[in-house]
Amino acid sequence: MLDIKLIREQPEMVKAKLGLMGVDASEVDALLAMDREAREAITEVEKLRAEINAASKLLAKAGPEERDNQRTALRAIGDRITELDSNRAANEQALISKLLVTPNLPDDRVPVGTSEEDNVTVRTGGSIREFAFKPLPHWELGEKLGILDIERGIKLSGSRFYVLRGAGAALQRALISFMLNLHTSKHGYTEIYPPFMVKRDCLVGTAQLPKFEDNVYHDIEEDYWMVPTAEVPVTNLHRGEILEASQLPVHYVAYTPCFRREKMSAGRDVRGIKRGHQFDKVEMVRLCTPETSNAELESLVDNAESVCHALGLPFRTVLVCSGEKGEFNTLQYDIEVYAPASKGEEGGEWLEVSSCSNFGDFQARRIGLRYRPSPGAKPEFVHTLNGSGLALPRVLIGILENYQNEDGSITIPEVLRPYMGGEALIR
RNA sequence: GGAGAGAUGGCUGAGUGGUCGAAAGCGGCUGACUGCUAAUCAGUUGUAGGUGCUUCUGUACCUACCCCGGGUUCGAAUCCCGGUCUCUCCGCCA
Repeated sequence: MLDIKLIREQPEMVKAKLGLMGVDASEVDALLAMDREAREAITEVEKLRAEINAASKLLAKAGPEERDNQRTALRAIGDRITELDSNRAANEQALISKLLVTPNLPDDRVPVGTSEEDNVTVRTGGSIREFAFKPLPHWELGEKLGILDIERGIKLSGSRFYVLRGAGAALQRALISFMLNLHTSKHGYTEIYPPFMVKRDCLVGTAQLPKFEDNVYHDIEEDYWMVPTAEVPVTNLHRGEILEASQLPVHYVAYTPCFRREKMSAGRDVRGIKRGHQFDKVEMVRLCTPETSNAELESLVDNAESVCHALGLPFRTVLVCSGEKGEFNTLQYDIEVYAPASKGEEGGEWLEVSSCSNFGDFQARRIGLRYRPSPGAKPEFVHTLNGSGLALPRVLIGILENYQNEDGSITIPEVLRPYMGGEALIR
C-alpha cells in the first residue's frame, strides 16, 4: 500500500510513476479527493466529540436537575456525531479499498515496456546444450520412465494435476532438500516451516488480496486460505511487530506447496507439468532496512542463480519491464531456465523458475511490520523482498530435458546424487 | 466436540459507570550524590491520527486506543450482545 502522505505531498511524481504501471492520473486525483474529504470529516467529528467530552466532564460534577437540562442537547450532538462518523468511516473504507489495489511505484531502473520483448537480460549462465539427437519433452520422458503420470493425476483431481512416481518423486524431494540445505548452510538463511493455510489478513498483507482473490483457493467454512506461495506466511511472520535494527536483515527460506486456481491462465501451458494447480517451491524472504534493500535484492538474485549454477542448468536473468512485472513490487528480476523440448514439436523455451522482487515498504505497511532505526527512535516500516529459490516442477522439467540421454535415461546432476542414494542415472 | 476461567501500558498487576491514558511495583531514560560496580534520592517514561504554530527538529491543542466488532448512556477499561485468542478439565486423534 502506498503512503497516502506521499501521494498528498508529491502527487505529480506519483502520477508519473503510476502512469508507467497503467494507472491514469485521474485515479490519483480521486485518491487525493477522498483523502481530503476524509480528513475534513475527521476534523469535524473530533470537534464535536471534544465538545461533548467537555460537557460530560462538567455534568459529572453537576446536580441531577442540571443533568436533565443538558441531556437532550448533548444527545442531539451525539446523534450528529454518529451520523457524521458513519459517513466518515464509509469514505475512509472506500479510500483504503482503492489504496489496496493501487500498484506500487516502480524503481527508476525498471525498463518501460508492455511485453516480454521489453524485458532486459542482465546475465546468462550455463550453456545451451547441443543435442546429437532430437530431445524429447519432459512429459514423454517422464511417462516412458514411469516417473511422471499425468493421466492418473487427472483421474484423481482433474486437469493440471499430475503424479510423480518412484525416481520422479524422489528427484523432487532431492531438489527440495538440496535447495534448503544450500540456502541454510551456504547462504545463511533460517529455515521456516509455516502453515500452508492462512487467514485472509495474510493474503491482504502481501497483496494477493483483494485484487487476485479468484486465484486463491479458499475454505469458506473456516475462512482458511491455501497459500499460493510461501511468501505469504513467511512475510507475515512478524506481522504487527517492531523489530530492533540489530535484528535486521532477516533471511528466511521455506519450502511449501503452492496452490493456485490459474483462472487467468486458462488454456495456457496445458502440456506437461509447467503450470499446475499445485506445485512445490522453495522460497526466500528477506526483511531489511530501506537503505539496504537494493543490495539485498541483488544478493537474493545471486542466491537463486546459484541453484541454477549448482544444477548445471542454462539460465538467463532478466529485469522485468513495467508492463510485465508484478504490480506491487518496485523492481523484479526473473530467472529463466532453458528447457530444450518444452514446447514439444516447436522446440525449446525459457521457463521462469524464479521471480525475485523488492517490495519496498509496500507490504510492510499492509502488514504493520516496522523496525526501530535506533533505540528509542520512532519505528519505520521495513522493506520486504522475496524470490523463489527455486520453483520445483520447472526445475524438474529443466533437469529431465537438459540431462536426457539418447536412450531416454536421465543423468542425475552430481549435487543431487547424495540425495538419491548415490545413483547417477534414472532409467 | 463438551464444561469452566480469563484477555489492562515493555513486564507484573490494581481498577465494576464520571478529571482513568489508566494506581502500584519492576524495567527504561534524565539529573543529583557516592573516587569504580552497586546503592540512594528526584524527575521522566505508550501508540496512532487530526489541526494550528514552527518547518528540515519539534511544539501546543484535540481525538482515538485497556483483545476485536457492535450496542446502552450526557459519559464505558468498567454494563449488554457477537467474535477471536489463551488457560484448565473431559472426549477424540496422527
